Amino acid sequence: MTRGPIPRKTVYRLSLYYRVLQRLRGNQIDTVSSASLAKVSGVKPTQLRKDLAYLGHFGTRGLGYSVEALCTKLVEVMGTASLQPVILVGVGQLGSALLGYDGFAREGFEIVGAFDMDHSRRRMGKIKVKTMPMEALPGFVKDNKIKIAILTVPGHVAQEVANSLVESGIQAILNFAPAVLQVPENAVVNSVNLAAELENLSYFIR
Amino acid sequence: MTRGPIPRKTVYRLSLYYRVLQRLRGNQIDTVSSASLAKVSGVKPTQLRKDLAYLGHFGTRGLGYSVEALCTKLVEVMGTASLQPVILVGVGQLGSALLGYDGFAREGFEIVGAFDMDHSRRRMGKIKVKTMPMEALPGFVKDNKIKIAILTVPGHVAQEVANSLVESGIQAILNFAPAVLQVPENAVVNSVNLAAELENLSYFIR
DNA sequence: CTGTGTGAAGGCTTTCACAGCC
DNA sequence: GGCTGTGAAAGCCTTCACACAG
Repeated sequence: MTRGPIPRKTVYRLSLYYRVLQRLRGNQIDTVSSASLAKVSGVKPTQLRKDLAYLGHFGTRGLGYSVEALCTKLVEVMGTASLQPVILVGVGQLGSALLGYDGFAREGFEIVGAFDMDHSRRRMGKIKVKTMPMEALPGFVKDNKIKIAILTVPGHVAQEVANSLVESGIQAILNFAPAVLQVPENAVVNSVNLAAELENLSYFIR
Repeated sequence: MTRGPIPRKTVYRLSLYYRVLQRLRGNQIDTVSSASLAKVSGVKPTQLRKDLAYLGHFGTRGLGYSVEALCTKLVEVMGTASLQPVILVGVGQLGSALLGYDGFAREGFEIVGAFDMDHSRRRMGKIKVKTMPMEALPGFVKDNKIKIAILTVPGHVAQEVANSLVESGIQAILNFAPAVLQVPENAVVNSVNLAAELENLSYFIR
């Protein structure tokens, strides 16, 4: 059996499986085969089994996987068990958009604070998240033990802001700025570049 | 030289290089080496050269690449030369957020129409994009020859909506719904799952 | 006989090493 | 000498084939 660090791509798929499993659990289904779980997840059955094998021996041969047991294990491994508090930095167009988005909360991530340099952006109408000045960030991160930040600042200041985030104790950054961030070993960055995604698509249409 | 279809990952990086090159061009820099361009793009020089080699022989040995020539070629290959019209389907939290986001326009993609089933969502305050009922979609797509759609509907209707999009003539979908979309060969899907990105990060922080 | 677990094979990307051109 | 272009090597991920458990 293959133990050791789970590959990044596998981790992505694990959260995918988890989402599907939750639906199954809601429907009182308590056993699922790799074939059917793979189908709704959009992957090959063998790949699913390989992925799940990273978690240990969870399947029953001739039967399938216990939905309940798998869910429990996935929560444990993925660390979603505890509601992760998150901060958002950069309350511009996209930033305030994401503040209003409830999809994060549905998956167990609560945006507990928002920060922006620009004073005029701090009072957001109906948004219940407090928008604070940047100077308050380090203290807030330390006091609330925040580990994850969503970065929605303009590209030309992204690196600079990322540096201060890491310095303040942030360990993971979900970056929406169109910039390549350099961070030390002890921090992780996932970048989402919306315009690049569209550009990519436009290449594949003839 | 390696010709033939450019790998998906390479295409992603090409748009990245393009963005960097535009900055350089703005600064009147007309020649750049693979080493320096790679550094600011966050990739290895060899990889950059391999990527650019897909475009043909563009570098001058001992000197580097012509910023101008590369930009021109990239625009040609990536198909960003012509402003691509895009529609957005699903004007909920995230959807209306993206309508207000100006990052797409900056990269040459204009959201020319928005669609939603729910009547109450159709009048968006300051947004200048018309929000139309779903029934108007097929006609709109055909009349305006739209090829790309941004999908921001709830997960449980995503597949259904995607089907009708493809049927209407949409060739590429940027999917934000937490669902795995099945589309025919003649269509492409890029999925962005914001919650999954956070989940992924939370795994990598100890 | 059904369906998992897994070593081995295959395919795709990245990196290396160096030949070739300015 | 500097820097690109590229075959070969390495690494990573996916798929196959099949042993094995229930």
